[in-house]
Parts: sequence; C-alpha cells; structure tokens
Amino acid sequence: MTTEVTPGPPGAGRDPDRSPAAADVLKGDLGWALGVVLRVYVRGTETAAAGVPGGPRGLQVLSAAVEGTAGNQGVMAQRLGIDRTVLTYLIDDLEGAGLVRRQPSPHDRRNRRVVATERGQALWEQRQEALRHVEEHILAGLGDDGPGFRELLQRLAAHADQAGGPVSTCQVIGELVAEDYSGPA
Amino acid sequence: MTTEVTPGPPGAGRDPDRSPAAADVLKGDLGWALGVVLRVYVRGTETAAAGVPGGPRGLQVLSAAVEGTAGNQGVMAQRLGIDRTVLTYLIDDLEGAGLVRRQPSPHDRRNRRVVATERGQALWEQRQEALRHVEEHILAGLGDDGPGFRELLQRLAAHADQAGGPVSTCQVIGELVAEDYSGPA
DNA sequence: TATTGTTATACTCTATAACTATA
DNA sequence: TATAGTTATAGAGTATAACAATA
Repeated sequence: MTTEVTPGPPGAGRDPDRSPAAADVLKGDLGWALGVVLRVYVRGTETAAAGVPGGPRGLQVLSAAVEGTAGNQGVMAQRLGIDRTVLTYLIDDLEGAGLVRRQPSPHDRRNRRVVATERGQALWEQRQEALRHVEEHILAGLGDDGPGFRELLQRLAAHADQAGGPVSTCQVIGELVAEDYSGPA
Repeated sequence: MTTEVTPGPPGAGRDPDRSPAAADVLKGDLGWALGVVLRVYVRGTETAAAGVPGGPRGLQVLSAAVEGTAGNQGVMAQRLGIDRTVLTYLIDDLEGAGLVRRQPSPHDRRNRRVVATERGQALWEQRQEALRHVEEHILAGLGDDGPGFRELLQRLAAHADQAGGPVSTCQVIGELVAEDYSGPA
C-alpha cells in the first residue's frame, strides 16, 4: 500500500528539473493556503447546514438575511460573492422552506429586502452554535494564536470587501505578463 | 443612482425580524472572510496567470510540478483540492503547452510524476514575481501585521492539510442537527 | 484483486442574455 | 433611459462510472 515514498533525491533526467528553491512552494502560496482552509471549513459546515436548502451557501444567505444590512438582493449577492441570478434561486428555495421572505422596499419598489422569518431566525441561531464548533475546531490548530488569526482575517476581509468592488487589485501586474503560452511549443 | 442607503432604523414589520445581535454576523463568519479574501486573491492572480492554460489553477498545478514533491497525480490532486479526473485535463493542457511533462515512475509504472519542463520552470519563475505582487498588495491591508497573518495562515493550512484527509472535522456537530427544513412549512 | 490514470458521459453549477416592473 | 429582479438557455465546470495498465 503506497510504498512509493520519494526514495530520496532522484538522479534527475537530462534537463534541469531541479528548482532553485522548490522546497515548499505550495506552502508559501497564499492562495493554496486559503483554499485548503476554506475547503476544510465548508466541509465542516456541510454537516452544520444539513437540511438547509442551499447547503453552506444557503446558510450564508440566511445569515445575511438575519443581519438585515443588505438593502436589496444585488448588494447581498455582491457581498456574498455570488451571481445575482443564482441568488434568486437560493432565495427561492429558502423562501419555499419558510426561512426567509422577500420584502419589497417601500421607497423603491424595485428593491427587495431579504429578511429572515421567525422560523429562519430560530434555525439560524441553532446552527450558529454548530458553526462556532467548526470554527473553533479549525482554529484549534493554531493554539493560542487562534483568536489573533481570526481578528487579522476579519480585518483583512473587511478591508478587501470594500476595495474589491471595482477593478483595483493592481494594474502593475500586466507589465510582467507578455507572452502567451497557451499554444504548443 | 442608488439613493437607497438604509434611511435609518425601519419601523419593522409585524413579527420580530430584529435579531438579538445581528450587527455584523457576516463579518464574524470565518467562512465569509475566507471567501472574500480568496476571491480577491484569485481575481488578482487571473492577470498573473494570463496565457497559462488552466488559469490560476493551472499555475498552481505548475507550482506543484516545480515543487516536485507530489509523487503521483493522485496526491497532487488531493493536495490541490481538485478531482483526479479534472487534474488529468489540466495536465493535458499544460503538457500540450510544453510546460510540464508526465514522467512514469520507474518503481511503480502506474504512477506518473508531473515535472516542469525548462520552459515551465522559466515561466513559473517569471510569474512568481507577479504573484508576490498580488499577495503583498492584499496583505498591505493589514499593515505591519501582514507577515504575521501570513505565517499563521500557512501554519493553519499545513495543519489542516494533514488532518483534512479523512473524515475528522468533528462528528459532534451531527448531534445538533436534527430536523429537516428543506420542505415547505 | 487493488490501484493509478484515462476516458466518456451525465450532471450540476454558473453566467449570459432577454424580459418585466419600477424609477 | 436606467436599474432590480426574474427567467430561460447555453456554457463551463464537475463528478460518476467504466475502462486499460500495472502491481
């Protein structure tokens, strides 16, 4: 069973496959690290979101509804990082389950405020407990530094949430990118 | 243009839609924060990965190939959090572009080690620079705490990467989950 | 028989565009 | 005319299952 354990430094082929500092490039990659943690998180919340229509994402929509700071579906979609059209389906299902309700805004009847029903509120509070368990279980890997990490992450997210709207994110990168490698050699 | 700015505390409907502490539930949500940051990251890397077949994920595969600690495609897929079958397609495209190469293991000819070609290595080094720019740009939102956050995140990811394999992630959650809310009231 | 990788197919998920209503 | 939301449809993405090669 899996006896191949990288039996030492291989003799290398004919061209320089050896990297100058290829020790743990992935571990140094911010995107990889974020992906790993996020995957573990959503897998943990899948259990906590059992029975909720949209799964973990549906539970997030419910959270946004409980929060009630969305205003309309558009900003809620942007805040959650999902398309407006798929949010429609998610809300449809949550509304069908009696967890949320579409409340047309009296000021601008095009806008619809998504609010949690009494039942949705109760369910949210119940599952919130499970979510805290998952979060603590994940952050336990950091020991005493868990709360510190949480605070930094939230600061970062709050910052990125504002700046992430338009293009921003550095135009300078384009300078470094010239050739196109999609074609064969 | 968007004159609806939440004109103060609304008078509330008939049932208690107001939450006990619904101020910023999303900001307290670890999953939401991770998602926001990850989205900003991948959007930033899309530019840095321009021309690379698989986009940001293809660049990640290339990184894994440069690292060379994968052993076979299966563990690489697990490490990158993608399905083995889709990894096949990604490697196909990268190989077609002359960036990586499938190297059958001499010890177990079922295993294929994915290694970067000279061209892939060069491209990786070039784009690595752009990736660092993106990461620094994101972490700049934390000021002096950027490096600290990076270190904590990497520790956490390395930890979760090991424990995330089997089920783990808390069985206790299941106890809290009983009813099914997928059906209508 | 078990495992690695590939392939084919079906499925889900996403997003583009067209439509309704409100402004 | 412009915007919010919905709907329909096409497209991308994903995963299940069957297969070939190797152990």
